[in-house]
Amino acid sequence: MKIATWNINGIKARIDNLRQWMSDFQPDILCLQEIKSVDEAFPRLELEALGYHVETHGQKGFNGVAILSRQKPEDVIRDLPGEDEDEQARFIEASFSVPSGVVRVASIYLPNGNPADDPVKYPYKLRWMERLRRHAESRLLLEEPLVLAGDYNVIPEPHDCYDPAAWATDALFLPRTRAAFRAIENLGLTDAVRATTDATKLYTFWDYQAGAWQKNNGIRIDHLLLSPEASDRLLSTSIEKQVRAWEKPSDHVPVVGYFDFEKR
DNA sequence: ATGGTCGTAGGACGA
Repeated sequence: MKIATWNINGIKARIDNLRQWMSDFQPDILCLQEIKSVDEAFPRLELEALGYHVETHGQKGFNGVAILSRQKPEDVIRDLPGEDEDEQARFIEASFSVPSGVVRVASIYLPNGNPADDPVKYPYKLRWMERLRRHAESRLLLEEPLVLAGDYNVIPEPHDCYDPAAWATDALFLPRTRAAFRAIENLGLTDAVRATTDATKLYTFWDYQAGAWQKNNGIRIDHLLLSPEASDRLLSTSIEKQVRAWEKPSDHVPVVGYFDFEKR
């Protein structure tokens, strides 16, 4: 089973790229971020025509997440618990039947947090990360395969970044950001890409500006975090880097985990 | 080389 995450940076501008990649790659479950669309304007019919169920959590203009799946999802949840006043659409979660039981998958768009000295934005990012940590803690009690997939806006380690010095004061790489990410991992979650390769200079995002793609000035900020039950069934991962060279690309590329959820 | 790129929406802002 192929479970993928992709920040598409606007569904309206990316629908052709999205359909092309889905037709080529045939993901079983695809988590999207930054759909930048209200639910009513999301091109549901075009994606259903490819054979996918569509669950969205959109908002006007910014943010917005979705889960596309071959199978019909169950237990769809549309908000990260812990802050009732939060109106930003950054979280959707669903569960799916598999031969060995169930797999639960979340599509996460973690706040960017810049500028890091902003009195609102960076504290919101840290609060959101603590809410995610608590939610993950509660989900881990279920002892089920769990895949927390998305744009974390976190560069975990210096080698996940082309120039660590250039990112030293950025909200994606500050020590407090990295510590909050480790606190989530330290619950017992596995970074799927790191678990399946020793390669360095693996990136999932290249800025549109300053020829970042051409110079390979990238960062690794899109992650699949796995519960032990999901990690046990992980076979390999793929970063679909070729997609960044297509016409009208997103600044992020898909990240994929391959799993075996057949019975033992 | 002191700028530079996108997307949404239809202006200003987020990344």
